[in-house]
Amino acid sequence: MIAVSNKIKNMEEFARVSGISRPTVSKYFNEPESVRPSTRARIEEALARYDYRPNVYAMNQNRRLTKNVGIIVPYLADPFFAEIARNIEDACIARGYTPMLHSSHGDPAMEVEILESLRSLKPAGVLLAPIGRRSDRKAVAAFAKHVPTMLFDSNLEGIGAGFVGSDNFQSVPMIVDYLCRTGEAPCFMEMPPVNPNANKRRMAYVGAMERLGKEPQVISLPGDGWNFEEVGFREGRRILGDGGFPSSNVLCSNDRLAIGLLAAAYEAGIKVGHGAGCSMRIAGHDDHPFARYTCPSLTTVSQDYDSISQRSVDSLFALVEGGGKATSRPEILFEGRLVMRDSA
Amino acid sequence: MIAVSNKIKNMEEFARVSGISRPTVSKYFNEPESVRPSTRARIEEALARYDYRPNVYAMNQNRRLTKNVGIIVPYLADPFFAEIARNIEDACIARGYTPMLHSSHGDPAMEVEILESLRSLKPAGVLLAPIGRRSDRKAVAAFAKHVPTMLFDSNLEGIGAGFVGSDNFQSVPMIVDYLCRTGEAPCFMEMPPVNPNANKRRMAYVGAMERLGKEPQVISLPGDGWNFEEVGFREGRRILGDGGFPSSNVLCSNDRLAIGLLAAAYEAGIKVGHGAGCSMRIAGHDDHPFARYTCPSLTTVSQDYDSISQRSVDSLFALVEGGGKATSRPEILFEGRLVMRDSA
DNA sequence: CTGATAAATTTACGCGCGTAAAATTTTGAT
DNA sequence: ATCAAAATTTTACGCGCGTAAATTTATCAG
Repeated sequence: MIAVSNKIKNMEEFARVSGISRPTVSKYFNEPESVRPSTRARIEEALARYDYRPNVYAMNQNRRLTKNVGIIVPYLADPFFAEIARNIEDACIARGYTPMLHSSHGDPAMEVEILESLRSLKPAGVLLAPIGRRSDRKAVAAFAKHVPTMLFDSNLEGIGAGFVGSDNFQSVPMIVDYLCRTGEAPCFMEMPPVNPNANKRRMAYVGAMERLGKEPQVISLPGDGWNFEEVGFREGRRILGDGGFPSSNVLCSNDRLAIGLLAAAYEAGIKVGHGAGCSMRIAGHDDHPFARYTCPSLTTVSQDYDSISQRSVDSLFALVEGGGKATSRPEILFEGRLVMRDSA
Repeated sequence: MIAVSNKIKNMEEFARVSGISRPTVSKYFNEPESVRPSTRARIEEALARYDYRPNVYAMNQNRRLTKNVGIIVPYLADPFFAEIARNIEDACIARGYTPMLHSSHGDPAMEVEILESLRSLKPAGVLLAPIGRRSDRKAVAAFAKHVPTMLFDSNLEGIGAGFVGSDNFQSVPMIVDYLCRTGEAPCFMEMPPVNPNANKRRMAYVGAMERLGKEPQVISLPGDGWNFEEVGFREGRRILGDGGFPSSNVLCSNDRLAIGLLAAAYEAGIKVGHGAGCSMRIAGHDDHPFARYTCPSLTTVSQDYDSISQRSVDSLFALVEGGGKATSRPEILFEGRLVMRDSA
């Protein structure tokens, strides 16, 4: 970019120096493909010589819809969501939209606040991973009625234009099968039921066990926060010191819980794994970014990050560019993949 | 909020229903304290009856500076940054500003892109944790000349209005002292030098060892990415299988590296800790959110998250509300605190 | 009650761009 | 070269609000 002393202050001026009329320039910025190639070339040449960017605020003031996309995750300090958010951001940028990332920090009130502040930004659409059970359903539903909203990770039945997530009824039975096949039938340590995935995974576990003719054994942990490691550690320690788990094989409803439990087992001097001398096996769910660096490395089910984020974005833009009116409400589920490591 | 059929569409209309003139209402929204209490009460009463929010875009168009604050971290999938970002967000909101969170994803080009897009948002200020060594210093410096910018976590000398971070020359000697006092003099496993902290910590280690009359032993790891766990694991495994570390006591330049090394040690069947039967000690730096759930739990130095984020925000707003012109460029360093756990 | 001062109102203009409608030019095929 | 269709230009208006200047009103001490 060649520095030029003449600062361009508005589109009028930029149109002048590029020899194109302002309305056409405006059209270019809203949709570069909508102007003749020769015109586009001239504009882009001028763009290279003078560095001009349209005023974001003036631009969006008279637009019914902006090119902004809201992304909301329940808990950004969880690397799982950080990773998904990154994927989604990239996909939005690739489509010429501006992602705006927000975290609810596990707080339903903040979730609503974010939605309200987002509403006044006139976003083209929103990708929302709801907090879940404690979400203000009415507020979210009201928002989604006005703004095209795709849910991901955690479903709120009937709300939004659709849902993209993992198929817990495929992934959980898969790892239950694996665990049963290779050892004692597992018990299930369940995360606090912050969202529907918690319940679905429990149900999937129970169903899978029954199909195998085994007795399901569910251990429900108290709490309503997102500090799963701590819950897993604290409750794991308590149970281990209190007679132990009903099975030597423990399936945790997510990896963060398993990370906590692994720490508790380690502290108790229990050797975890499927090798010789191991007295306990622990498995998780999600393939958390750190799951391969636990001790021992964590056997788990991977969620298909790429597909989930890609598909959420695709669905949203199909909706947005189709005028915002969806006929059905698709629920798209991706299958998990068994990730066999050392812990089970 | 009582629903009202009459939708308020602009400030004109809202001013009418609240019985206050539009300019005064405008003044209220920009600074509620700047209008008479009785007036404020009437406005807020109307605000409760009719739900109206000023149009963000029209609002910011004619403002030289907005109430937006940019927050940029190098790598959001690192819970350390996610936590700091959360603190900073909260502090901004508490002051009536709108935080806009961005992650460079370890990519210098994206760092610049974010800055450029931020520039057109006319933010009141920016809080930047730079990528570090690979940052485009010129671009960042140019940006910081136009927009009040506070650096945190990682310093770029001379750039921005100031820096807030940890005092590596206090924290590292502190843990070196502890390790020496309680066992063999540690060697130092160094993260890829992605930012100045890497170098400072090495220098601090060397200085501390020399003062204690010990021979410093630095192990530098290759790489320029942010996947520290992987580096720590891969290189740790290599070194352990290749004659081992020069000391049974390994100080890692950050926790994520230590997490990788712990995994490598576990895999190699090496018992880590300061207890009986342990043949190796591993310590980290930062007090990463997961450090207490490693196996064994990680002895480390905590960074003072709260103070760092609070002070960054305070400094930025002192600058912003002081007109944007700073005379000096303070470098504020907070002390670390020794967190003794089981790994060393 | 008076006067000084602070606050609110009235009036008026402009910001930078979206966008509609009509006139004009360019394009690409005949 | 001819002509219809597509793209561009001209012209013109409005969005919702910030903000300045002049005027009016409210406030409070004396």
